[in-house]
Amino acid sequence: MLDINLIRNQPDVVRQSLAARNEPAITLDEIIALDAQRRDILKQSEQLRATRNTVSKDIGRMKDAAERAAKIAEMRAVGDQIDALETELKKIEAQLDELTAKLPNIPDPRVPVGPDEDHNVVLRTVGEPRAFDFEPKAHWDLGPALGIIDFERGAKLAGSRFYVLNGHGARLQRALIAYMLDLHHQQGYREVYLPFMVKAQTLFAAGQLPKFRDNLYHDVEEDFWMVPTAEVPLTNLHGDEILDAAQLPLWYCAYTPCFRREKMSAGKDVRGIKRGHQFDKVEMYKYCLPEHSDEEYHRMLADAEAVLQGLGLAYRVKQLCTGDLSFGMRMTYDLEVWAPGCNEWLEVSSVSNAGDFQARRANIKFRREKGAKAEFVHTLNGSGLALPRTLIAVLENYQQADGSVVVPQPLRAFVGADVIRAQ
RNA sequence: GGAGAGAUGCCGGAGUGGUUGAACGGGGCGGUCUCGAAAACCGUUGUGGGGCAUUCGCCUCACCGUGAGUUCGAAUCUCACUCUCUCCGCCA
Repeated sequence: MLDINLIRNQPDVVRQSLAARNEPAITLDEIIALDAQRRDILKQSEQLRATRNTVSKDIGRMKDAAERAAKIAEMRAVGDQIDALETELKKIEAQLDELTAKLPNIPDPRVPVGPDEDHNVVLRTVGEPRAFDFEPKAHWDLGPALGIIDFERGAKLAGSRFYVLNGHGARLQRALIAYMLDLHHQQGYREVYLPFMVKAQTLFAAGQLPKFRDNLYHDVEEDFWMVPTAEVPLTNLHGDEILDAAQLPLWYCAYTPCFRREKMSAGKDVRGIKRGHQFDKVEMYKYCLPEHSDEEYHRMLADAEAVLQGLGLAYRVKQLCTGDLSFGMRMTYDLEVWAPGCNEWLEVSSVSNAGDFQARRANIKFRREKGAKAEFVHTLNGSGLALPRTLIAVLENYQQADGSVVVPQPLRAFVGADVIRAQ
């Protein structure tokens, strides 16, 4: 959510942001007009209320019955006027909320301007993609051959975009989750276990609703929504709270499954385990002071990179341009890991700074000292990392000519094997 | 799933239609006292919106779980919902 004062006082800043984000369809004129109307009506209705409050108190003290009856009749009329204004006000506020809820966050000035993902900028590549002396296989061949990924049975159970991980495949994924959580714990993040289903308000506060409604699974009977990322419950963990400045920053990490309908990606990436309706992810999340958010943000990026470095995987850091930036974020770095079998860079992490955008929606504030005015915190989130794609990278990068897969050193204790062979 | 009880400010807890934004106690903060501290005493202590001033600030409206309603006037009455607790049932 943007500050209405920003829209009111510096509409050009917002207009520039919309242009940079390639959102020419959204305009501010209606919002600005509604905002003016709202304040006008509010003023009228408050004046009437003030009158009614004073007179009502007088009525309570009145002895003269005739005078009393006259005042009551008078105030009844005032009450009717207030009701009429209130009805009008609610209508306007509903329209205003609907429109402002659709305004995306303002990009950080350092974000390169560009209309779409083709204008993202690769900042650096870390590590050398492994050179193979044989033709590396894609995981969709490697996995079934090893008996660790079962696409047929996944489809039998749940349909397309589902799969079963078997034996060492399941163990390898669990090893990755445990390794990531342990690493983040060492880095200083507090691990939390979260609800995987949440209320609509929780999704709204994280910026998923109303915009991404079509990408979410929803239980109509109980009105539960399946989380598309742990970022959603993590954002609301401190929703409607005023924190002490001394408590900040708060660093959290969590493992959750993520559920996505992938309506927007119909027909895309159907092969393999790259894009499923259900996938696992370890997420990092921070609440911090506004003046520290940039520093905390880059530290989080380093923490996500450490996961890939620990696994010995080559990756690159990409900065998203304004047009590819997601709705609620000011700045985003993607981490992409090299997958030699698929022959592409796979996005395994998105590290973003939301500024105070999510904090406004979720109403998360802090106070610098006793009696000081409450201010909005900044929130940061980053995957650390998305599981199926990291699993792909491990399988494809650590494969050997005979089709077996060497287990990276830090995962061996969890997997209980040094090499995964056909089972 | 059934029966009952409850939801008030940082916390505990009063308040059943009018001068209550809210008694009282605790905690916090400021002060007096003190070499310092404790005790005692005094003061203070919510959020959001709008307007004026834009330098301390001032005025006003709303908020006592949430949403509707009754009323000149609601924390207080009515209805619905949510959550918490207790007991019973069921269950991994």
